Amino acid sequence: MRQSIAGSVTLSDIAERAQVSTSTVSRALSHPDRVARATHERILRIVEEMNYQPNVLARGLRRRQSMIVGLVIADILNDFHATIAKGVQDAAYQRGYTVMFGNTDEDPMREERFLQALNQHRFAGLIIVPTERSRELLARYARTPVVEIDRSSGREDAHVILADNVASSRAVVAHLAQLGHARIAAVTGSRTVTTGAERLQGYLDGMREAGLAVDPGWIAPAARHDEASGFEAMQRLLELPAGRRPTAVFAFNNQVTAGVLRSLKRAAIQVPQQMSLVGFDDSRWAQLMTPSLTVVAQPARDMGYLAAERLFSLIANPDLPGTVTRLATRLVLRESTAAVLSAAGSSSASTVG
Amino acid sequence: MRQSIAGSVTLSDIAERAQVSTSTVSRALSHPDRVARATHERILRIVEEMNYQPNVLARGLRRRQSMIVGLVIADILNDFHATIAKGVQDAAYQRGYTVMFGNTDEDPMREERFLQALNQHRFAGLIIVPTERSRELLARYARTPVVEIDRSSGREDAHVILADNVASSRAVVAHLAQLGHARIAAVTGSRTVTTGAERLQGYLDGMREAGLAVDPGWIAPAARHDEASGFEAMQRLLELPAGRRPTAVFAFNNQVTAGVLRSLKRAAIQVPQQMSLVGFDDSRWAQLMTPSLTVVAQPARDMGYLAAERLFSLIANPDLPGTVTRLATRLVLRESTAAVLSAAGSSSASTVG
DNA sequence: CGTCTCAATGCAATCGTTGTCAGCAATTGT
DNA sequence: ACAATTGCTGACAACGATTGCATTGAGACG
Repeated sequence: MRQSIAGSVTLSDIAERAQVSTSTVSRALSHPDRVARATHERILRIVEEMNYQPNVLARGLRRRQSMIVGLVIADILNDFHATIAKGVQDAAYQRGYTVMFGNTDEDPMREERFLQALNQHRFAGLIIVPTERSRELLARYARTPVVEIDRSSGREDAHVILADNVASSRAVVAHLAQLGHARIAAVTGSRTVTTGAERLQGYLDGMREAGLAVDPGWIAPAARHDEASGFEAMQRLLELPAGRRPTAVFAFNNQVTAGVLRSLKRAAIQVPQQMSLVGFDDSRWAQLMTPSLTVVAQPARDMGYLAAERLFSLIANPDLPGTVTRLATRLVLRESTAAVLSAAGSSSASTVG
Repeated sequence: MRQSIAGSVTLSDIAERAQVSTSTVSRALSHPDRVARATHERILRIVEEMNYQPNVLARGLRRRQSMIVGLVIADILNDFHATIAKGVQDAAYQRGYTVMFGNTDEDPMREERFLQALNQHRFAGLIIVPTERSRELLARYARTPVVEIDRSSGREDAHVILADNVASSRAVVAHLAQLGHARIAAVTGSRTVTTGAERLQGYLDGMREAGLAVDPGWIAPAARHDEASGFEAMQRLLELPAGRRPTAVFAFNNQVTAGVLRSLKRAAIQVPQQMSLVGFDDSRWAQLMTPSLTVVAQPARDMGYLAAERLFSLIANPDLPGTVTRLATRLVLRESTAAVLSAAGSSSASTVG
């Protein structure tokens, strides 16, 4: 049997073949219980035979809503974001939704234009890794279901899927402290995003719990979430006088970790012998590096999947009260962390301080 | 001024405010030259004021075509594919098109379902990294513009954007030969995809040009395009008797390179001292590894951008004859390749062979 | 001055689907 | 046997934009 040419078969073609009205065909497909069993089966058979594919444009127009959900992330080249995207797509796929990705590169203009495009498609809902601008942007789509992921925009009654950042950071510090490190630095991300603030909080909590004092110089903020900022931040740490120089570094996200690595590589500092390193976000390459990286692994795919599931509940029932879900992370121990060198070695230069 | 609620303003709202018919408003927006200048300006002002956003569902329904282009790739987690996606999206963004990504994981079922979803959206065109199944699948959408990228499906009169794989491989072999390597192995991808075949051809050409004999055992096919296959292939190479064991390996894509690395790491073989390594596809982490990787860098973003541009020409003029565009690659020399050890070192164990 | 042309605009049909309403036949209750 | 109910179905009017055709009025020209 010849496959029909793409997209040419319509409801009324089916209706004609089945000797019923288009209404009945439509019902047979969307409300099977409102159609006689025999009719239903006959129609389904013909639909199959003619390879009918509903025109979602017409459907969306009529229903005033499409089966499209938007996903706004900063950078699809970032493993963490890409994995979230996969999780979202897997969930959407099962429910028959289509995902539209928007790569904003942290640029509010692009974010705005993408939201407009989505709006033109009468999208059903949105999953977003919010930036500072997002809150204001989202206000325009107040009636649309939104799930935030990774960070929180601070919108009231929002639905948010987060990693347990505080606990993660505490675990990292505990691990390093146990290895004998006392001078532990943090290369933080932007403090204005909740993720950065929480991770910093966890770091401070962890230090306190380990009974370690925090030198303000050890907190090196990376201006942006990119490799260059990480590089600069680590450079600043390396300029500290020997007695204050950290023996371990905790980098708050994968981009920044890359920058830190480059800085260490350039300064010919051996990891972990001269400097222990812990990163946020796992990835294929973190395992393959030499040394392989000790990292906090976030359940990115699950976060994406959960966010999508939450979004679908929200689409079905828009009045659900806001929720915040926190997922546990896993500290994956690899080769980039090791016991601190003997106190002699590290204190020999501390006469400077 | 209050922003209107998302999506509620329609053509007739504008028409009413401007004291004209909806036809005129529509024309003012899509065919400005068919409307009096004064009317045009007045309408545009009102459109602006009321924040009108066209309903693309209605438009698509009427025009029987949407402003959506599909992009089918195997794995968004693969840097090469993700970069292509970015290029495509950048080009689409400028033209007002929306991109729908399909992650197939090389699964024909997923590919088929994604094409169906696109079809239901009356997509305007498709960019695809074809698999073996694609040719057959695409036959159903004969009237739809398609651009193939990275590989060729073998469809007649197809539009294809490729990297110059043969030349790339030859350059790799020449580089290794110049470093004194004679036993150069190739961890190939699937030979049934054109990319794999071409890279293999380039390897063979390169060896011939360098005056080097090829031991069939040096050609280690990776069953699939994934890390595990690369690992296994490298394991097989390492089992070769010392006299036949390669001193350099050329891995045909980035996934496979990862597997090769893992295998080498497990066998505690030093790169590049004991084994030189060249990979295909550059990425952020290839630069940060220790040693950093010598690779063939494909212009992935440009490939995506070009593919999209080609697609738009094709949408405007579907009868353009097929074209094949080949882009040059760049061999990026880094730390993973080095001169071969002295003949003594490598032949000392060759008594076994 | 009458007719012809042409630019500008309006009218109305249409794209394919959905949902409301009403109608019809068969079944049930009395 | 008749009314009430129930189960299916069809007719029809949207949804919002586009577009071929008809209409209008102003200016050109004989």
